[in-house]
Order: sequence, then C-alpha cells, then structure tokens
Amino acid sequence: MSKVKSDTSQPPRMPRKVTITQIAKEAGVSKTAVSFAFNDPTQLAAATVSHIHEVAERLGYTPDPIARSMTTRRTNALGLLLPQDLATAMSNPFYSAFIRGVGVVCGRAGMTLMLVPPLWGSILKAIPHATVDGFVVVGLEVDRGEVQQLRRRHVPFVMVDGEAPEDVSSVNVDDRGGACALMAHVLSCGHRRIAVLCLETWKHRERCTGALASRLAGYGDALAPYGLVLGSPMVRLVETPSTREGGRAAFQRLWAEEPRPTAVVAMSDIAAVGVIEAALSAGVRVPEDLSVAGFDDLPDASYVRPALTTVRQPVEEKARLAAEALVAALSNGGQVVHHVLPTELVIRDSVARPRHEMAGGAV
Amino acid sequence: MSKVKSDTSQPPRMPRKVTITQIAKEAGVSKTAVSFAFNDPTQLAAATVSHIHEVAERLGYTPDPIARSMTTRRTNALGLLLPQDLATAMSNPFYSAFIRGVGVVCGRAGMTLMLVPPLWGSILKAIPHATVDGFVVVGLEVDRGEVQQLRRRHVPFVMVDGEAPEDVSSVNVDDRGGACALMAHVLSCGHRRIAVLCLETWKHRERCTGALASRLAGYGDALAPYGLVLGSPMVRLVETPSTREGGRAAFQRLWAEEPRPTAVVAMSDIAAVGVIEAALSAGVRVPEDLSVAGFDDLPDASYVRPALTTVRQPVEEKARLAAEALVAALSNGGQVVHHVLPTELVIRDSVARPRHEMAGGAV
DNA sequence: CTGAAAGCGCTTACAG
DNA sequence: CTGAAAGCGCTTACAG
Repeated sequence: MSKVKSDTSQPPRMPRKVTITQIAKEAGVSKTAVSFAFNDPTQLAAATVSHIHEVAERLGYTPDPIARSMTTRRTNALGLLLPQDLATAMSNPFYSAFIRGVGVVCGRAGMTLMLVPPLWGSILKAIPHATVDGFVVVGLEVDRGEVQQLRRRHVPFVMVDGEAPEDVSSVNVDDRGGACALMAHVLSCGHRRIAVLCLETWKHRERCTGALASRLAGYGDALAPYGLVLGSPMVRLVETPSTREGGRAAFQRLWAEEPRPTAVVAMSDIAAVGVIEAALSAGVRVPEDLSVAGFDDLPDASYVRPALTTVRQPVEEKARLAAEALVAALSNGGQVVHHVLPTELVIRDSVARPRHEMAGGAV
Repeated sequence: MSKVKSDTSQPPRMPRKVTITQIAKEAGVSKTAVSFAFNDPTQLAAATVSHIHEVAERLGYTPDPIARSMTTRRTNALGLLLPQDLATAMSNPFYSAFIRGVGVVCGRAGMTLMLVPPLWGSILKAIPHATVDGFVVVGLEVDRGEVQQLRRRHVPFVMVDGEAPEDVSSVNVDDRGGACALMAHVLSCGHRRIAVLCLETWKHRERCTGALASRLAGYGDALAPYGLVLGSPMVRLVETPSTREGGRAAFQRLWAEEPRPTAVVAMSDIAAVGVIEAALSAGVRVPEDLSVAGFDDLPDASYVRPALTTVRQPVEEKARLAAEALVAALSNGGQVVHHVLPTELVIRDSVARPRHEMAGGAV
C-alpha cells in the first residue's frame, strides 16, 4: 500500500481518489502507457498491460469519466429533454414506453440515458447544464427559443412530437388523422356535448404547436361537418395534466357544471383512466352514462374496465427511431430524417351511444 | 462576429464551439472575469458583467458543463443504478414510481437524473462510466463486488432493497413481514397448491439476498405452520421477469403442467396483471378458478379487474428517502441512515377460496 | 513498444 | 474590482 498523504486534519473518510499519475508512478511507466492499457492495449507489450492492470487493481484505480470526456469530447450519454418535471412525466406511462424505446438504442450503443426535465422550471436553463452527447427532445409544444439554445450548445438533437426545422431530424405521428378518426367515431355514436381534455399548455392556445395542435386540428376536422366548434359550450376544452390524478380532477370539475357532457375525449390514456375511475366511484357508469376516449393505446388501455377506445400510436418505435437518428448523427453524422408514423383508431368498450341523445343532464 | 478559423475543408456544419477564451478576448477582459460573470457576478462591476453577458449572448456562448465539472468535481447529476436493462426495468411501473420519488428530490436540488442500467450486461462495467455525483442503487440482489466497485469510484451511494454495509445508507421495507402476511392470507383461504413467481435471479438461490430473499423468507414463515415448503411440488417456484409479458408467459407454463396451482403469488403487481390477463383470455376465471396475488400496490393494482390483492410498499417514499440521504451526503456529508419502512397487506378481489379444495385439476 | 508534452475549457486561490 | 497562472485528470499526436 502507498502512504496516505498526511493532510493536517482531513477526515479519513475521503481517501483522495487515485489518478492515472499515481498508477504511472507506482507501475514505473508513463501516463501514456497507463492510458493505453485501458483504452488500446494493442499499443503495449502484453506484459506491460498486465502489470499496469495489476497495479491499478491493487490501488483501486478507475479512469475518471469526466476527465476522459474532457479530452474525448464524448460523454457516452444521451439526454431526454422533457417538457415537465420528472414526477409529472413519470405519472404518464407514455414516458415509460418512450424510455423503453430510447433505452433499447442506448443499450446497443453502450450509452446511458440522462433524464433532463426543466431546471428551476425552465427548459432553457436545463439544456446547457446536461453533460450529454445529444438530446432527444420530446413534446416541445412551443418554440420559445429551446431550439436556438440547443443549437448554441452545438449538440445534435432530434425532435419528437414537435415541429422541427428542416435541418433537424424529427419523428412524428399522424396525430391529426388519429384525432379526427376518434372524434368522428364519438360523433357517429351520437354525442354532441363533448369535453376535450387538453394538456396544460393549452392556455397558450394561439402559440400552441406540435402534437397538441395537430390533435386539436384533427378534432376540428371531425367536428366541422356537424357544425360544432372546438371551444364552444358544446365542445368544451378542459385543461388537464396527463396523469391519472389529472383525469380524476377533470371529471369532478366537469360533472359539477351543467350541462354535463355525454363524452370525454382525453389527450392521453392515463387521463382517460383517471376519468373512468372518478366516474365509476361517483356512481356514473361508463360508457352507459358517460363515454370516455383516450389517446396512445398504452398497455393500460386494454386492461382498464371498460377497455378504452383510443388512438394507437407507436410510442416505443417513435422513441427508438429518434434515438437511432441521434446515435447515427453522433457517429457518422447520419442524414437528417423526418419520420411520420401512422396512427390507428382502436375501438373497445368505453365509447357507446349516449342514453338520452341531446336530452338534458345525462344522469 | 469573430473570424471563422479557416480550416482546410471543414464541413461548415460544426462551427467550432465557442469557449471562455474567445469571450474574454472579444470582451477585452480576462477569463477570470468571464467565469465570474456567470458564476459569481458580485465579484465584478455591474457594467463589466452586463458587457460580458452581452458579448456571450452575441457569440452564443454557454459554459461547457464538462469542463466545469472537471474543476468543480461536481456533475449535478444523480445516478440510478438499475439491475436490468432499461427496456425491462421500464416495463415495470415500479420503476416509474421510483423515478418519481427520486425525481422530486432531484428537482428540488437542481440536479438531473441519469439512468444507469448494466453496460454490456455488466453492472460492474456501468459504474465507472457514469458521470454522476452519487448513486441510488436499487435491487442489487447479489453482492458480487458492486459495492466494492462503488467504493472504488469514491462516489457516495445509498442502497435500496438490498443489504447494505453498516457504513452505507440504505432504505428497505418490511418485505418479510409483508410477504408473510400475504401468504398467510392465501393459505387461510384454503390454497395448498401455490405457484410463487420469482425474479430471474432466483437461479442463484443460495446467493440471493436483499428484498427477494426477505420475501421468500416471509413466504416460508407463513408456509411452515402448514407443513409446506417453498420449492416443493406443492409450492412451486417459477422464474418470471417482473413484466406483464413475464406474467403472461408464467401462466402459460404453469397451466400446461399438472397439477395446476389454485393460486399464483407474484413478486410484482405487473407480473400479477400479466397472469390475470393470460388467465382470462384462456377462459380461466380469476379468482374463481385461479387466485392471483401481487406485490407493490402500484396504481395499476387497483384498476385491474379483478382488483389485485397485494402488499403495499411505499415505493415513491422509499426512493425519495434514498435520494434525500444521497443529496445530504453530497452537501454536508449527512449522516448514515438505515430506514425500514412498513408494508401492508391489501385485500381486494383477486384472491378467493379455491373451488375444489384439495381436489384435482382446478378446471 | 514507450514517453514527454501539449491541450481539452473551465475554476479558483492569490496578487495587485 | 480585475488578471496571470496553476491545476483538474485524462488523451493523443509526435518522437524516439
């Protein structure tokens, strides 16, 4: 064992990290040799390598990843830039599926995944602080400069569920088509008083872009032929976070005011599940008294009772494609891609004809 | 604008990241001043600060987080060391809840969260590569040197659901008590042919430690008075990953062999949900033909049909406490803590009396 | 096959 | 209030 540096009164519980210099000295070789022993052993005689490894093992040496990143300009981590704090995001299984997709690619590439939610409430602040090689950006509804901030960081990124500039890779799904198909189905069942559950960002309606805007447009497409308009008293918009709790709360608010809707169209399966739960525990039957539709078709959608009528989007694939584009950009500087994946209406049991069409309260 | 370095044939799409040196030069000040302008503006005259900020803004400067980490020895990221790859882990809502708990603490501390699954199949390899200030280690069943590797990294860590050394903070729950209560309930309903769904690591039974071992011990505690023993033909152990798919597969295997169990006790709610799904779609009624119990009491447990009888553990709180201990260790070098949180049997609808007690096949 | 030296982009005592 | 200089722990041409 080498001597412990006799610091004046250093608490003994932080025994000074061992560095490449110490290994070089102890092994009687240069730092170069130590570095090669770990990164490119073919450059060294086999005996040298094993000697160095032995010394490193004995002293408990492990190359400092930060210092390594400093010179290689690589962190071996991908960042997932989230529009919400972790607690909110992880309350929506959408993100579990998304992380699964990114995770597959990370695993193959030997990279780790950094979750980057807003820092002190600001996405802009979070970007320059994350030590990652690139970002997958998801659900950036409004471009208030995030893209600019990302560019300034000189870090590759790909956007998911958002309008990307031409030169930035993106992955989107046919939100508009899916939303339209769903709303058309709801309407064809005879519903005319409908509540649409929107993400929180709805408050900035005019500035709203990306997936949210596309879905609203899709709902609008379906409503128009019926002479209905989104945001009118018949087709109310209700701000709702995409969480189970959000859905529950939305139902409470909705049910407290006349006229009650006969159908609720949520922006996420998880919010729809919340609505169903709250409805059932209030003695409101689904779909007899209230129809409920979701969006995403996550696993949950098929095992709630009643099973959820929803729009299927390939969440995991979306994430995988985005991560693949990013990893490609990182290595060979892969091409810019713009994917648009299909969506599909999935009819299950949670939407049915209203009992008293166009009549008074649905109770 | 400063001149672009006239590299021979550099593609124009990577315009050389701007550094503190360039800002200093452009602003006519020292690097020290630039650094202060960003990190401790009180050290500078207000005019100097705003001038520097202006130049930085114009040139699109953002301090390099890696270089900063290099000198500060801080990354501002927490690592979550996972025992499984991301795709598997994120198929279990347990980890969503866990991340929520850690996320709350990260948010408060202004840190990001790095997900660190095994690298090339090895947890040992993953540890030295992650640029984090500390690790929350979850579900490390077998100590094959991970702890040693962690110490060698000289990075604080706290262990969750695992046996921690005295000097390492840990958070655990009363797995044994919870498991015992659950199994006792199942037995009291009259079940005698029971399948226990175990995590994959069960293959190393003798070396198995931590939460898994505790739960098995708890099951054993409850079985003993009935003269039953874990692993015998009556109380079979079935290796099952904690995913919905894992549960489905387990049911298939289970149901293909005689004698069939009358009850399945899973190690996670998500696997239990998979069992229920597979059973129902095979025409096997739950709980009439087969009782199913879970573990965790995640949100899902209460909205599957039939609602799941399970053991509640405070997953989010567990994660939160662990992250708090870690953050404390990072700042003031907080005390070592060893939490053991309570568990609770939650009786719902998925466990009932078997229809033909002790009779032949349950079909 | 091995080593001396420059450099990655910051921060931080220390002087002035 | 501001700057020159050392240093963080590595990697990597470049020489030998």
